[in-house]
Amino acid sequence: MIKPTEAELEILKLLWSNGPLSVREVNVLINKTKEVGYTTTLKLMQIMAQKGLVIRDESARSHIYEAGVAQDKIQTAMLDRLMESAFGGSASQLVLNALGRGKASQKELEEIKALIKKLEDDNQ
Amino acid sequence: MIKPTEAELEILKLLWSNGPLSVREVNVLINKTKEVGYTTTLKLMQIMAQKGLVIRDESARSHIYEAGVAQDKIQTAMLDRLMESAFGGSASQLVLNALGRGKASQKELEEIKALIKKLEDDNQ
DNA sequence: TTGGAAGTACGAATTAGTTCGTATATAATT
DNA sequence: AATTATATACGAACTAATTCGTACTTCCAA
Repeated sequence: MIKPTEAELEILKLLWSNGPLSVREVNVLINKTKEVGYTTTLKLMQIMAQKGLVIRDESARSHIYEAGVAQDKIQTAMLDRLMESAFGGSASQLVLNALGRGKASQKELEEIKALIKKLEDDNQ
Repeated sequence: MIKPTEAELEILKLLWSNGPLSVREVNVLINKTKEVGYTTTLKLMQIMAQKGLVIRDESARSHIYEAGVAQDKIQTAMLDRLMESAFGGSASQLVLNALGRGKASQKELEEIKALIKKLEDDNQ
């Protein structure tokens, strides 16, 4: 699984939540948080297309890009990497750390409990 | 919180699990998995000392380094970063993803359930 | 007391990622 | 038709991280 760089991930997130976009559109969105030149965004997206991180539709003059990788695949890959590099491969260590500081609401805790129950049932 | 680079994290892990070490010792350990020159390791550890990632004891000719940051602090910081950059800041999304592929044993699931229960009780 | 082994210091090459300027093509406007 | 706006392509500068060579120092053994 390919690892997107920070800048690439930024663009993927925009494509995941907004659907296919032109370079111009992506650049405008990015510039809401930080100033980046148009050609910078263009170059990044060209590189991403080459890597297969995005898919490019060249039929119109203004090319349209969509995400070429599923969000949860990338999330899983990045999580795996972190789990390996910082948590010695232990999912529970990671989860305990993630939960261990009140960042999850009751509703979210319920979701997690439900998943655990499901995992346990499947294991029977 | 300072973010260690990949190479720096590698060294920190060795110091966390083996205690204070000389550059030579760290380099030997690293070379069990990949070939790296001695001065490369030295340079990295010098940089880390400057950043405060490790603490250097210069009293002997061969300097001794120990971790300057706690393992769980770094884990938390890296997890936060990933949560922000890839999971839109949602701890539960991250946890669901981490658990959602049988990498946690029943015993680990029990630990997680116990933590959730504790969190819920604290919230009362 | 000298030569080699083992250490630190540090400049600089290399690599990966990011950023942008410039050239060029195409479309739209006057 | 000429000018202006808006695209893409791409080389190259810049930055951060990694890697190593070389110079120099200190210690110890012959």
